[in-house]
Amino acid sequence: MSRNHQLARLQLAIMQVLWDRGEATVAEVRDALEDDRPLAYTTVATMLTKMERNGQVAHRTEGRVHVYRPALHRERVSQSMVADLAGRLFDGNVTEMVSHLLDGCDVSTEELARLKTLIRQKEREVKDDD
Amino acid sequence: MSRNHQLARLQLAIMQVLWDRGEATVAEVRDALEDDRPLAYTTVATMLTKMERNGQVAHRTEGRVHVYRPALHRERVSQSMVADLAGRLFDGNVTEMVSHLLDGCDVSTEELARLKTLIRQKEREVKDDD
DNA sequence: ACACAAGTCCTACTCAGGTAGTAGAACTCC
DNA sequence: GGAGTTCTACTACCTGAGTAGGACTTGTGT
Repeated sequence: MSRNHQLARLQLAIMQVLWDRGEATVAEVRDALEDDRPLAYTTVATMLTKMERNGQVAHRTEGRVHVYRPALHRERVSQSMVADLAGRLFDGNVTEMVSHLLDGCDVSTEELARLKTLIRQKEREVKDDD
Repeated sequence: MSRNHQLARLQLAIMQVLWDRGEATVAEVRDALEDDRPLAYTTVATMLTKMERNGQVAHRTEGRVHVYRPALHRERVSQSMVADLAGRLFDGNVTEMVSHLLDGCDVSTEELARLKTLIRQKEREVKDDD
């Protein structure tokens, strides 16, 4: 039961690349991270090795190249990281969290509309559970 | 401008105590953290010293005792941590983030109602800005 | 006056993330 | 087949969080 997945900054950035592409070589990951800040090839390679040891990614060997793929579900990681932060920051109070989220970024009218839809949908789900 | 405050786990836990109480001694912080997991007195003291060096807390001396107080605004920290995670996890897409938030925890009907109110309020604010 | 509990200070260590150099294998291309 | 390139493997180092032990200090109660 791998409940609580927390990823550090670089680890998450790397995972995002892998999730987006399905799989990628060291060079590809490095290129994709380029715009953030340039990292040495070996830095990315080392990180991937460590992440494999942690069970966060896996690889297959194609020729002499390692092709890495994510070993965690994006959804699960997102969820547990969000929930974890909500727990630590607002004692799990979702409303508080959303409130800060809306204050922190600028939200468009459309986004608000989408949020309302989301909540209506959630209300229906809750009702079904009863 | 004090923009990006990221706090590690224990640091945040300590800050929460200070925010809740306004100020606290080492012993008080330690006691408040008790239910999490027991920490040595010196552990908390060391952490507070380090945090003071980082500008996260400050202290005054009362007799022989250090009384610590937060040096960061709760709101600002919350906001920047939430925004940071939203950025890293969902590329800043607030709706995505809220969606995961709602999926991750169980949300009560009341909480959903409060969320709707919050969004309506936000809509009004946006309208006023035009 | 003095012991002592409570406090700070100093020090040290572990662990993980992050960063990168170097060596050597293997492929590419002329 | 040798020069240069690309890749992995191994090693090393720094930093910051987290953890705590031990030495020293001091206010307080008897």
